[in-house]
Amino acid sequence: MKNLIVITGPTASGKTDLAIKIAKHFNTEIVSADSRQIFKEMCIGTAVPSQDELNAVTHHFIQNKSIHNYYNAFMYESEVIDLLENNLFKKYENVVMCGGSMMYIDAVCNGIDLIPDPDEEVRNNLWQQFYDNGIEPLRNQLQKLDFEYYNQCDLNNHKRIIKALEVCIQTGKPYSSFRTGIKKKRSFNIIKIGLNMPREILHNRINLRVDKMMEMGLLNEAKNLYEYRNLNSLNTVGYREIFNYLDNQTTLETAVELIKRNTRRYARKQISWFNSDNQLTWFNPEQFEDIIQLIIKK
RNA sequence: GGUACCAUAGCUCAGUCGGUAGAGCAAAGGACUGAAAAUCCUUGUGUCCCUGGUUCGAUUCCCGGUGGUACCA
Repeated sequence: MKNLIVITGPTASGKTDLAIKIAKHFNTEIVSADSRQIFKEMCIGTAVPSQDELNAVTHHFIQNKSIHNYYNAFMYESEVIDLLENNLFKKYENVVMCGGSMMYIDAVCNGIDLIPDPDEEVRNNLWQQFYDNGIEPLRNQLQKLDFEYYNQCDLNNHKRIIKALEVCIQTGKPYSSFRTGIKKKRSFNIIKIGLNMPREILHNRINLRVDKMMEMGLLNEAKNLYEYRNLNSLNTVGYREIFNYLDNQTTLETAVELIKRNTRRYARKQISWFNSDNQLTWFNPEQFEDIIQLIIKK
């Protein structure tokens, strides 16, 4: 049985580095699971691996999509499974997956249900209703169109409500009828490795990395993307704070502080997600040998 | 050295006409099946600077101390 070695953990926990070491050890390739490094227009702010790192091991799904095209976790799942089954696992016993995008990893490990891609007009219409009249009318609509989902979803979360309505309106069927919750069986083993460290150390690493991004020219990168700031892919920590600065809403210094804070919060959210995954084994990034042992034993 | 003001949550501060206290930020915890680095929810016990006094009772009033800030010398 082939192995997919998943290296995950909060941002700035040393995943890139460790994944390369492990991929070299097993003489294999890396599949990135990062919903922002996947975009070719973004680089500094998403902390893509350096050119040296990319040369050291073949990486997939790094900077191979455009921010201008719609992309989601289901599309990622399909493409990754295709790549693994029809290519990488034909060549290698082990393949490394590396990234912190919780839902992307989940999509590959467990699969997600098939529902139609969104219709732009339906989606825009619903968002306009939200901006004009708030969340309450949308809730009421959902209650009528999908009572089951209405009863289980977070009624404060407008994004979830809009998503559900979008599917209901587009397909004429309740959103909940698509949500089977069935976990797909994969043709390979999955070994999940989580990287973490004491919170204070992680925070220091995050703060340092943000400073380094600024030195590398994040401000300029964001300036060049400013005209696309309303795209979802640019609703990203590190960019939106700079956009606020460019809009004269904050000073640059404040923007940098906010990037640090929001990155810390993102890390906390990631940890919270990973904590509920009992297939995951936690390590410190220095425990390379222990990690190799765990992989070999499985 | 003198005078004035300040000392309360990690930070900035509010408040208690004397009955042991609360906002913002930071932080922490959580949810999560298609835009997920998104979106949403929850969480405030802290020697109220220290010693003494008045009082049934002091973080609150008074004396002194310590630290800080400002002004005057």
